[in-house]
Amino acid sequence: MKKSDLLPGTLDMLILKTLTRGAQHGYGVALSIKRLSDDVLTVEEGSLYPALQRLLLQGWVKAEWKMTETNRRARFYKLTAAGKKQLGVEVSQFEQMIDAIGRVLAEQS
Amino acid sequence: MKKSDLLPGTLDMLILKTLTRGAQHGYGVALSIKRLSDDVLTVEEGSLYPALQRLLLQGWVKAEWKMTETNRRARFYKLTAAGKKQLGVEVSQFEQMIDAIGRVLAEQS
DNA sequence: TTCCTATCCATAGATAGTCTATATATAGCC
DNA sequence: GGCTATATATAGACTATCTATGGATAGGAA
Repeated sequence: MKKSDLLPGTLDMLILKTLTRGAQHGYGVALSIKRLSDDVLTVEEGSLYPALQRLLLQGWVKAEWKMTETNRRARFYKLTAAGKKQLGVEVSQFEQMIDAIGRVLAEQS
Repeated sequence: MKKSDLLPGTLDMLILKTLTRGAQHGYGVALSIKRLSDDVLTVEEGSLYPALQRLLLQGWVKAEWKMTETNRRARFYKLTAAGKKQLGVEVSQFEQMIDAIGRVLAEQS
């Protein structure tokens, strides 16, 4: 009965999108998504870090250890050219699906 | 790399919605979703029947064996009052999520 | 008559993507 | 010194999907 904190299958897209505004560390990405969505979408650590590993593995992001403004070590993720392209693909597929679902839901009962 | 035929987490909602137009058998539900979505959404048998079992178990649909117009035995699923209510809940949660994702995607990069 | 296709139900097993829970570490504040 | 927020990461469970089957039958084609 438990509902997911986000719509499955959309996390990679949300992360990639967040990174278009510049490199960020994982924790920052999670905060950004939470804030931009007005607290509707929450990314748990157990979802976030595996997702970042996936993105690294596909070459859609690059990672680099740096210090944050708060003087902590953190791993900053940066969107690659391939990642930018992938984001476009995912967004357009997502929109196509949403439109299709909208058509089904719009039917008169 | 393989993309899902539908957005995970939306199947139950789509089935319930389809049944608001009257009782249907599983195969008919799958065809309806495919047709209404202009072939964008495809429900595989391996997703459909487990989903119908779930819905039965929750009491959101009832099942009854009948004959189709094509003279075959088929199991017709009918939305219950609880199912109708559940559909409302799922649709509103879904729309909330879509809006939230939209806000994230709308951000200037 | 026989074969083929579309219609119909259903399950097993693999896979993917979440979540929960936990572990570790540190900066800065009280 | 302890607490909170910041930060990374993994193990294990769980859910929901897909792939791949298997079986049955009606009706039309060959």
